[in-house]
Amino acid sequence: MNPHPDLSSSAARALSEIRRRGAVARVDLVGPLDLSFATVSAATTELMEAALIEETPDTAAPGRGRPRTLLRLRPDALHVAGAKLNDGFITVAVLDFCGDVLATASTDVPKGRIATALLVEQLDRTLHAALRGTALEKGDLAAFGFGLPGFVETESGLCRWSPLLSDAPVNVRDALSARLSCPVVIDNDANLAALAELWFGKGRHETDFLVVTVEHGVGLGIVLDGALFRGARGLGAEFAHMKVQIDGALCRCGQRGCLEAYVADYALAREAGLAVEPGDRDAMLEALARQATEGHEISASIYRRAGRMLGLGLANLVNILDPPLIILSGETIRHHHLLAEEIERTLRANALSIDRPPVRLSVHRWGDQLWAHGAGALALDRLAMAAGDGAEARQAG
Amino acid sequence: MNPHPDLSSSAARALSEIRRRGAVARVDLVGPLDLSFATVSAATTELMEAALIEETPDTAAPGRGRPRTLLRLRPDALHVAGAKLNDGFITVAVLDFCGDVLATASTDVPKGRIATALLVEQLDRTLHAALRGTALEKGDLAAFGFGLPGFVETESGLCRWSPLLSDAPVNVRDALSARLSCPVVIDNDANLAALAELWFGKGRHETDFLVVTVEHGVGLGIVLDGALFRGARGLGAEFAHMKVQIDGALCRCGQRGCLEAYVADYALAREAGLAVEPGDRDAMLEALARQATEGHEISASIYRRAGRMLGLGLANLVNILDPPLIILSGETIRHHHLLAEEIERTLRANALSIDRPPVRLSVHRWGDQLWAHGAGALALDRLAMAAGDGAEARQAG
DNA sequence: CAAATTTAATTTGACTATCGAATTTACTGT
DNA sequence: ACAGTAAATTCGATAGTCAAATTAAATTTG
Repeated sequence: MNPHPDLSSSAARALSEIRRRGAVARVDLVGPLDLSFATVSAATTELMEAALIEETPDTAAPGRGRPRTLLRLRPDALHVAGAKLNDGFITVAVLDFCGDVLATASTDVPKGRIATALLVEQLDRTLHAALRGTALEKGDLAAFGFGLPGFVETESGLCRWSPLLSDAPVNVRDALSARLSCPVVIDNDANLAALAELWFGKGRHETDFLVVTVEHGVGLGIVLDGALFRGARGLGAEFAHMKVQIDGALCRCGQRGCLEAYVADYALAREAGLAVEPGDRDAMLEALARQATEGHEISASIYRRAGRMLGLGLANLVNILDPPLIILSGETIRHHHLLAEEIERTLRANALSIDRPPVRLSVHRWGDQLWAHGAGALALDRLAMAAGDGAEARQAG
Repeated sequence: MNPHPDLSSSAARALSEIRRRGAVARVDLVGPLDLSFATVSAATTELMEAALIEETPDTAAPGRGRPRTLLRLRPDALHVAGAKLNDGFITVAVLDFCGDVLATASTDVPKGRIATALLVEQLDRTLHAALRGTALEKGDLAAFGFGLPGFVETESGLCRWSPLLSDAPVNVRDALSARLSCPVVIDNDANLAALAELWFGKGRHETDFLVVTVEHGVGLGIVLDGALFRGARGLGAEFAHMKVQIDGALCRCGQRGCLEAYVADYALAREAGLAVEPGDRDAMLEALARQATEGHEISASIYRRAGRMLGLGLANLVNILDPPLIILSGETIRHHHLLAEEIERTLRANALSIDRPPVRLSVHRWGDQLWAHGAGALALDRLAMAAGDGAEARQAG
């Protein structure tokens, strides 16, 4: 039943290099993996025998000598699913081994905090719905990745706190794993976004970058040396509560001056009352966005301040972590270019760059289903790591 | 001439574990290194043959069975020296393999920025002075570690900028290496402090912590997973320029609101004019410190604000990196408990701690010569890494 | 006090991952 | 056809590792 019959560590590394590059000849793996040709040959043979990759002829104009045969992932080598919990709904995606989305499904859940039991119930249901669009059954899934906002310990599977769960701390991974009867990985939703960028997005050819998501809250995923960085004690970076103003605006965490208290939906809504007609929160936010886009000065200034605070927070991150690239994504970013502009301006003004190229800033607009895509990446990532660890464990034992 | 005849990677790991633990039996290395007894035996034999360690009988009350023989470092296995550049003087220390200081020496240099040529000249001279107190000659040194404030790239040996160098960017390492004819490692001075804590200080039994130094400026060293973290692009963390106040006080870097602009000597001096009798800068700072200690409210408030800003910066670090321990050290910390108290208060108020033990804060008072001690640790660290790399390179080549 | 017991450390034999060098394979160009 | 060239595999050697057997040095027990 084990989808990855234990791979040797070089085979695992070769696999992830093939994934990153799409289609690549064996020769071209020698350099990046820093292995001898002999070892690359052994590793790729292992991957072929495990039916994880397949050969494909080189389409490039042939030169002299034996033409290279390219290697690529076999899409149907295995399948995973991923999901993300949002405020009010759940999105599920089913992915093949290449990371292509085969099907998605979405289900509404009550807004605000829900119980883990209900979450598990609804996730199972939504997964079934998604699977109906494919030739797969639940038993065909090699792993399931799940992302949610809050403080999540991937290692233990524990969610210590989430704005969308009523009964945290709770071991969401074990609860899900029991229901779906397949391996489950959970993570903070910003980490999903980072992983999605690393595996399939703009971070594909990078080893160090930050992903900042702006939606109901602010999220940060840190990729260092080609892997997610989860902090010294396994909890993700709590960027949302970086202090950008001493004794500043009140945050829902109870502290003052948190970045989130200037940038999150609820923070914008707090100020929107002075700029738009009163109404319910969502309507006011929508009006605020519309007015800002149309050039209404007060509305625009609300977004500008949010962007300014976010830019300042990013500058602080740049000064500490020194990443060459920052990727901005999420719903709010998508709608409001004003925000992005102000972020960039403030970042440039406040980040040090000494005698070297300044940090690149890249805005990646993407929608909800792609969060689930990221959750799939999380599942694939865990499989890859398991394969690597398996080899090490075998060698060590 | 190579002091560490290439060690296998397990031997290198065993060596650093022996260093950390002081004296340890072979059995007790099995667990921490996660190796079989057979491999530990082979590794320690290798270290014995390289004359890096020696046996010593166990002094503990004997139990049943064969008594364990302890292993410890041989102090005279090799020697290193380290130095730190301060504003106005240079300190050098000569260390044995255990990290014990055999001799130190100090030389005055002109205050402010000096040329690299002069630095090298004076370092060589000071090193000779220190060596006169020992039975060693320059040729007996296996490596030389050097720390200075500023933006330093350890990998390339380049100092991109320093408040104490007039001709940066300049490759200080190569310049020093040519003069001393032994391998040289250079690093940011805060990283030295972190390394000294990791090898010999309060971080000895920790794998993740921050070291914050407060002197003329503010420095930060980050230890993650038992090794110095130098940022994605090899430059240290620029904590001094974290923004703690948007559009805040003017910093000597030209930006506004930098932590340093509230905490560094020059920042305190800027405010001191309103609290003490006018005079030259050092005299004013001394008067300020004295008055604050004696309870003079205005003077105390200047330190309190500095501590508050520093605490806020630390809280931001904690939220991003989630370290279990922060070590505060440096001159200013030593003199002003007011600062330390305010740091702790603000840190506690602004760092998130979710359902887990809060970060520990530890104040480590130490003087100038111990910076040089850290520089020695840097040299030892590089030797250890070189030994490990040597083994890997040999295996890979 | 000799034999049994206990714990520490080494040796042995086997296995795996790796490498460099030699070889095989599959093309192009003349 | 056949030399030339580049890609990929095979081969023999080596280093690092482990489990199991063995040796070593002490204490406890009869």
